[in-house]
Amino acid sequence: MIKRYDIFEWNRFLKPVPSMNEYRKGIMMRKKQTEKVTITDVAKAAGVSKTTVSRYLSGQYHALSDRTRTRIKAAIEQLNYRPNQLARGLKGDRSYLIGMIVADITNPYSTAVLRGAEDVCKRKGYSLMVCNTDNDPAKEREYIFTLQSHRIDGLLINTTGQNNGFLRELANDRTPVVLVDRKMPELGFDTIGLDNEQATSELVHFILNQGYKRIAYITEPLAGVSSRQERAAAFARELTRLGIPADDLYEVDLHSPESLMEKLDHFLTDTEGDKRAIIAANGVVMLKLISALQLKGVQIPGDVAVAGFDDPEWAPLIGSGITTVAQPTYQIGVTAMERIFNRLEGDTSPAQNIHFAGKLIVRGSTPAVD
Amino acid sequence: MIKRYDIFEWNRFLKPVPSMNEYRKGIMMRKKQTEKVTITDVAKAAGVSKTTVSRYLSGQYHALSDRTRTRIKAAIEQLNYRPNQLARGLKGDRSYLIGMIVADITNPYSTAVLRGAEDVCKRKGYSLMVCNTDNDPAKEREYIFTLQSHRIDGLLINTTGQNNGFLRELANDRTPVVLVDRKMPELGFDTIGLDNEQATSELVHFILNQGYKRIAYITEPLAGVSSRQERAAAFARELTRLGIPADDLYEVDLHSPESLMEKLDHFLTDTEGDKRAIIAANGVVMLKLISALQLKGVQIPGDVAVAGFDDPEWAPLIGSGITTVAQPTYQIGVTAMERIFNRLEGDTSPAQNIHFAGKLIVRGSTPAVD
DNA sequence: TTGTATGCGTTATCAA
DNA sequence: TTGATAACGCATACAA
Repeated sequence: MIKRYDIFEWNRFLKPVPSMNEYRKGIMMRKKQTEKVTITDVAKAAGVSKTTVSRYLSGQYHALSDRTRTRIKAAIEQLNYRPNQLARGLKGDRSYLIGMIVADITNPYSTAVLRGAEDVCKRKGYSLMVCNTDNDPAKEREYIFTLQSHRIDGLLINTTGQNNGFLRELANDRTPVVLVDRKMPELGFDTIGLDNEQATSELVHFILNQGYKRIAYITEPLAGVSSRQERAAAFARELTRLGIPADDLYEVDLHSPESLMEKLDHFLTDTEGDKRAIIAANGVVMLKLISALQLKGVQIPGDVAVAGFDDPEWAPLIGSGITTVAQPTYQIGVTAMERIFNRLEGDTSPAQNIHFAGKLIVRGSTPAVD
Repeated sequence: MIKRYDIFEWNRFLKPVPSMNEYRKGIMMRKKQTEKVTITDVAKAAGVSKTTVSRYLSGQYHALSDRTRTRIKAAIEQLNYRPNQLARGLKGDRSYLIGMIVADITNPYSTAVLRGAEDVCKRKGYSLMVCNTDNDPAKEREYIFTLQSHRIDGLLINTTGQNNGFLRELANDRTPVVLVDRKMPELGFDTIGLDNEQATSELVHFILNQGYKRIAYITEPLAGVSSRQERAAAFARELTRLGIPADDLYEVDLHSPESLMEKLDHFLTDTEGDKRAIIAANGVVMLKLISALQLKGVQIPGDVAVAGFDDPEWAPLIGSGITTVAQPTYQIGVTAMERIFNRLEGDTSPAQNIHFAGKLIVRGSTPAVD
């Protein structure tokens, strides 16, 4: 069942009609433009029919004489012809466009994935439409609409999890959807991300082995985001298994700095004098955490050890380096996009859930203590 | 005159024809898809003509009775209709797509600009096609082609400067082009970026005032990139003006780490015992620089002061913070995109060259020395 | 190996 | 206030 949104004006997603004045100007400008060259012009110049040119364009060389082929090629170059993807798409029901919806484009994780995804697209002759939602379900919804309007052939999404109805509708249509980092089992989509279970266990074990007795885990709100939940759960499980209470799991809202400060104060006073460590659930949290600790004058690792997920480029530079679990972000982007093309090429196998192993990178922020 | 590329196969930029096998599968899959709903379906459901629905879609409410309007709205929602932008674009010669070509999407500068650009696009009902060139002119060229094929309505580009012919052709057609960070006066395009002159002077002055006697400037290769050239020139000019030889301007290739190490060794031994500072020409160079200094065991600011451009999120966290000149990156993205829409709406004034002032942010890496 | 004719979904023109 | 129809540029079925 698709949720309805009453306040919904459909043309919010369409270009508004320009004022009459602008409109006229627009027309005038457009008249001035160099005559658009179409397949007909090429056909004329090459002395063949449109059909023949079309065959050339789609690489059906086996059906073309060498002479025709060279003449068409020459005509195309001479006229500076560019096939109109709008027309091709309309006719063939393919836009050669892939949508990518990310929660936060300024997060290095997202750009690294984007880079991998883009490389695959390029190889396949597709292009990426990139949308940034700021984790806002309303924005996400609007972007899904827009992308649908553009008839994207596939969608890579780092979803807020609040628009499952719309995503399902997309998929019903024809469009492969791949979830990045965040699972939604009920949607039955392919999913790509870190093996949070393994990565977290490994990190927690390492820290315990280094001799730390109290570990805090700081994460953004868990609600609705599977990767956060998986990491937090693995953290709690590992501690519990070893008989250590997993009390120090803190959810913080990064938009209100006090939130972090509060939790931090609590943990630091509570563990005064203990061998203690803090794990940040991702690169952004880690940045805020280190910033907060510096503000307080807390020494890393003297007063508290620190480790985190993602391996931002600056991790080696802070103090004697921050211990992290790195994700193969580029590879995640590549694999996600490959899933899309597999689906596009007819793969109808059940949804895959692809996990990549994280890699523990030990640096100075988590020295052994006795 | 447009340069020709002989090895040029046009369908490199088109989706290759799938094998016959894949093709059949594709067809079969497509048949399975939920019947696409078109404007005709909506018209039928609402009991009006396509024309009337089209009027509704483009917001020409003044030409619609209230009754018709509500019926159409209901039909659209009920059928889950999405206007086909491919068809709209083909008909109206507008794709509602803006291209954005960046040299390096993993550079935080690029994503910040992207974010600004995207916000404006969204407001206007446009979407962004994002392309990453890795500073490779060939890739850039291919992307320009692809974007042209998709009939983008505008282009934001951080150009390699090697494809001026192609860019000019784009502009000849009809498409507003705005250059970000890198100028190409001969192209006559609108240009947005930092006021490199002011920003650099301010930084250099500050460092000299702090008492440093020798200043090195480390930049990526200057050739063809105006922003690098402007900063380097301002650096040299400021020193010269004060009677200090500007010998220590180093161009390094970030792809070969030895390149940086070498220059660094040279400068550090040459200035042994002096009050000295190093300026990094952008955020990426700064990262590599700090990394190299740490590797050498050189203390910041004990052995050498450090400052740089861009203000990456990690700048406050390294040691007692790195002094930088921040750029209003988000604002740059917004302004660039606004230029595009102004042009689209008929502005035919001469090309504008918009400079934003940089903001010096003083931190611990450049303490006063006597 | 090549060409003719039709239609993809939409908007614009013209008429009512 | 509404509708019939043509056209946008291309790919395909079918014919030759």
